[in-house]
Amino acid sequence: MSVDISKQAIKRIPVYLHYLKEQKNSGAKIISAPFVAAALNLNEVQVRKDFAAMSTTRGKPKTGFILDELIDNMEVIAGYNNANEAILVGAGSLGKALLSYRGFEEYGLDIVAAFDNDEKIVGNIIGGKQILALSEIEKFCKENKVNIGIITVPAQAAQDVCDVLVDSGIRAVWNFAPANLTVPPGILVQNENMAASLALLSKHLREQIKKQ
Amino acid sequence: MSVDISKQAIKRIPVYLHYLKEQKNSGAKIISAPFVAAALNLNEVQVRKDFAAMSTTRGKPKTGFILDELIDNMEVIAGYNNANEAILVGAGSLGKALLSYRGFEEYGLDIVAAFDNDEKIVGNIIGGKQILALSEIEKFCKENKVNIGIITVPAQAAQDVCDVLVDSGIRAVWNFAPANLTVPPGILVQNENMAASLALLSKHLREQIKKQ
DNA sequence: TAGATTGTTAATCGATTAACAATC
DNA sequence: TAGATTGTTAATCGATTAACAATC
Repeated sequence: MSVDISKQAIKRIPVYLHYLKEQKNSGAKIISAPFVAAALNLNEVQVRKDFAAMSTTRGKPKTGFILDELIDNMEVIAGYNNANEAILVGAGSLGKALLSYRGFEEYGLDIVAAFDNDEKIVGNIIGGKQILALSEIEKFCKENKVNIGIITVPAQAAQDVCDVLVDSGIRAVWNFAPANLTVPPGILVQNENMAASLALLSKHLREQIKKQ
Repeated sequence: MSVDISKQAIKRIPVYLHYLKEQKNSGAKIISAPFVAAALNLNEVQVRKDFAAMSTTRGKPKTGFILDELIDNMEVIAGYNNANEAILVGAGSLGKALLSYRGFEEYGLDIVAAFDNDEKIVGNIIGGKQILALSEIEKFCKENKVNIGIITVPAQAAQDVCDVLVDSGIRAVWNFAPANLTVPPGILVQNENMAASLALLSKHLREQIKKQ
């Protein structure tokens, strides 16, 4: 963990963790990089480098890494154990969907409230979370030491919402809008642009169909 | 469009399109790369290169690109106009959320049915889409010429589902499970790994908090 | 010891950014 | 013409992959 870990390597952690836990349940105690690489269809050197960067202890030549230790180390890096509190802004179609999704807790994300500017839905409860007015964001964040803001508003409103979040003391933004957000240094914007994924899928399909 | 367009450039298309359409609505007819770059906070050369690669006609020095043409070209590449039919496998928490989400149509994705192995929910209708049994996937796909499969099952089941989809004639897989899928050549796997995004967010937060 | 696995340095690759000539 | 913008070639950067020595 002393070495710098690349962004791409961190993104692979959930995949590693899932497999390593599976192996642990099967009774394994030790695991080697080439073994994992073969199982996950990844390059051997990549896995070796990732493990070397993520593990607090060195691997043992000829045997590998201690499974429990590796899992612990990765969970710390990926924040699976410490719950991060988040708010969600924009309780439209996508926002509602994410509020109802029960899977984020497993990865250490806890959505504590949602906000929307539509008075008709303010006061409602979706997925057990209350919808509050946009005007209450700053007060809520400061009182509840919220660090993460999830943006699920339309693209044209995304930057304004982002600015409010930053003013409210948010340190990381998870942006689901197809918009390029500008933030001060020190604030992270993580884009989850499903439209971008669809664009790639679509381009691939068009090329595949053209080939025939 | 003659030039090869990089994956990253294609991912930027939704962001470009949103902004270009906004400009069109404001009455603009012509747009230059440096102008867009400034507005979206992107590198000028990057935008210039993207536009050059995506536009069927060349830009005019000193003026720029014809807005309508640029929008059309990008929509074709990103497949906004031709509806791609998709099925979703795994109607659990995340699957239900995506089925209820009304936003994909805008980007040319049409989820026509969902599949699950839980007999208790087979036959239900979520978001207007019927839930069918897993055993019917192949028949359904072949009869309805479905090209895209969306995987929202738990990670340990993802590869099996993927294999079924490939056998059913699917050409592109949108994978929401934190699993590394293996597919034959010619099939695209697009990972939408939200756990990966959360890992990055979490790492950033830990570093920010440590700094103080 | 022999051989598998680790760790590290070098080469490669894709994408971004810089520099600059061509054009309207 | 002068100047802004395009298109293209070269330099840089981050990440992946290859090569190889060190170690148990």
